[in-house]
Amino acid sequence: MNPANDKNYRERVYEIVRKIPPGRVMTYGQLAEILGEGYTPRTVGYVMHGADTENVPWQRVINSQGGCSTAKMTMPVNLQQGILESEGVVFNEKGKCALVTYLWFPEGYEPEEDQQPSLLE
DNA sequence: AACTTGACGAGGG
DNA sequence: CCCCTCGCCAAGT
Repeated sequence: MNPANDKNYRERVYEIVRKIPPGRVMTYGQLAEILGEGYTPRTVGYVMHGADTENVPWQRVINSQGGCSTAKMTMPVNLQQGILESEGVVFNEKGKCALVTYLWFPEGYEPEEDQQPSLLE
């Protein structure tokens, strides 16, 4: 697909993000992998930056380390982390949450037993 | 058309 | 654990 003129390029990302349940998260890389060709973690981040905060639970997309990449932008208080915490996600003192606990996989993309994220806490 | 900039991520030191 | 490099690709200059 030709990303350049495809308005749905962004919509394809939001479509999945809207399905993430409260209190659960997905990573940029995870979304890129599911979307496939033309998408990379970086472009997914770019798309999320322009997300309609009213209709997309943008706060549920974090980086592969379990932290919020918006930390520097919302200084001194990280808005994203705050919202996630209000949804029940617990972050440690370094601003990381346990992906093993909160990572969410869309139907049909559940990980294999042996490749579960082995991260944090 | 060339160059730069990211809400990224894997790999190496 | 921290820091750096490099690949990635849409957008803006």
